[in-house]
Amino acid sequence: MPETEWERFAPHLTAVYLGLGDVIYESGTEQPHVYFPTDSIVSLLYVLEDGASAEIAIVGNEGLVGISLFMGGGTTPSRAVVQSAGHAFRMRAQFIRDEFVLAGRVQQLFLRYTQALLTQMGQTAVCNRHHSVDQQLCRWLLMSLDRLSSDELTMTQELIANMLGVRREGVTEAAGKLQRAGVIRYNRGRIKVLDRPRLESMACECYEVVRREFARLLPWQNSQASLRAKVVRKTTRSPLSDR
Amino acid sequence: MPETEWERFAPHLTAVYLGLGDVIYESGTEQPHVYFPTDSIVSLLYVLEDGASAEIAIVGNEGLVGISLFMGGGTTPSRAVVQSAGHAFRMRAQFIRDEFVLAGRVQQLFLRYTQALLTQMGQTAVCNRHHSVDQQLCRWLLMSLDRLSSDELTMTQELIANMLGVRREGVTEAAGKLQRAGVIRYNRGRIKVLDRPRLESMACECYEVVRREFARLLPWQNSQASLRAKVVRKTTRSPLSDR
DNA sequence: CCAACTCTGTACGCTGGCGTACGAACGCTC
DNA sequence: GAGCGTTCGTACGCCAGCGTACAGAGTTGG
Repeated sequence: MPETEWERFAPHLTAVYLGLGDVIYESGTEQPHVYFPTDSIVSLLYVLEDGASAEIAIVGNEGLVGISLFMGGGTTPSRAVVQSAGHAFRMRAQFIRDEFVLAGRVQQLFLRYTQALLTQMGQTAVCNRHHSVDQQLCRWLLMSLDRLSSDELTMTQELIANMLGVRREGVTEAAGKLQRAGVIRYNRGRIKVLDRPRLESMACECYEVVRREFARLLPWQNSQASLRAKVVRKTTRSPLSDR
Repeated sequence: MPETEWERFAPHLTAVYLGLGDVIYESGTEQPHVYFPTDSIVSLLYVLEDGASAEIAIVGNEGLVGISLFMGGGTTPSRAVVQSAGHAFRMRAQFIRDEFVLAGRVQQLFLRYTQALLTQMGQTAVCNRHHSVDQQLCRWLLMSLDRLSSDELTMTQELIANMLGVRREGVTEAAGKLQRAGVIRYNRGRIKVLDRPRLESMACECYEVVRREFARLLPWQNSQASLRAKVVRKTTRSPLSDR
């Protein structure tokens, strides 16, 4: 993000802590803030009438939660849930809206991210249709890891099943295969990836398609992520505000 | 669309004919035009490496094809194919980009549509995960009909199968059930809906969710559609330009 | 008018994932 | 260190949808 733009934005950011399972947006309700995860992950998931659910997108430090607030819709039919606890910055939606009135580079950034998100959703749809639970678990793990920039994540199989929209037992089996193959180590909600190249080769093409598209649309990601990380280090020492 | 905006736009629109199966955008290639279907339907579909494919969104007279041209990405990993032959207006992408530089009401319209499209994609993902071919066929028929404002459409089961990402035989069976129930009549690529309320009741919730969201985000749709229809009537008499 | 082609219907075995049920292992609390 | 709740592993019957194959019905073209 350009230095000058950043200076205008930074003062309006507030650091908040997002706990596992926290609901950031409920389906159909308008929220006053837009969130920029730093070391947290937020899942956009849709909940069916019968309670079944499926994740339609993942948002980490590459993006933001609350597109509808500046896209003009105000709300979405989906719910945003914290998938991995951590920190985020938030900003009053009104500030973003004002930014949109004066079109500029920030807006361009947001729109590009939106397209990346669009790609992710579309690919999720394709993946749900054509690929096995095994492949989807690999894809999901990789996407989550990318957003944590780590080789470990905390997540019960039950939750993963909710995200993928499959049975918990299905995840157990798929994870068991990966474990026996020495690709991951699973232990009561703690997953450690031992052989990432192998994991990538076992995932379906969907992961790579989305990854490449994000890289293309958001090429500043690396510096951006490290920038956010720097700010985090400064702010998380101070008492964390409410969420 | 506001009268004043429309006057600025109208001169830049060119009427074109879109033939069944025409590829408007190929995955990864940048196109010089944005398309506004009038009585045609365009499917956004993703083609897997093994050739299998699935539709991730439908675009008719409620929207436009070529979001990436103004979102900033330029290209998408998906392909746009004409699902139902008909007419459309097109506009040079550069004109749209210039519009985006001066933020305004037109931009707001586009962004709103984008959010609606986002919803459609997400819902497609959910539907692929949780609902039966029977239900999905109903949803698909309804969405297509809405975009044609007709009770009949021309589409072989083979093509529908491609769109839904299922086997042709699966569509045959599902359509057979609907036919025996007296909901539709199917005859060599010509589908006529006899009992729409029934069809709606047999579809999954996904149809209604997307419909409502489009209605909420694009409330001017009705007048907009009829406006386009009026222009179509004027222009289609004249020799149609190339596509 | 016949041939070739397209579209639709039906059948059959197979498998991935579902629903359900139960037990074992782990970790936290008192 | 005993008990309890959470998490994970496994097993079994079931079914939707897949892959494959083939046949009838309609359409088009020579």
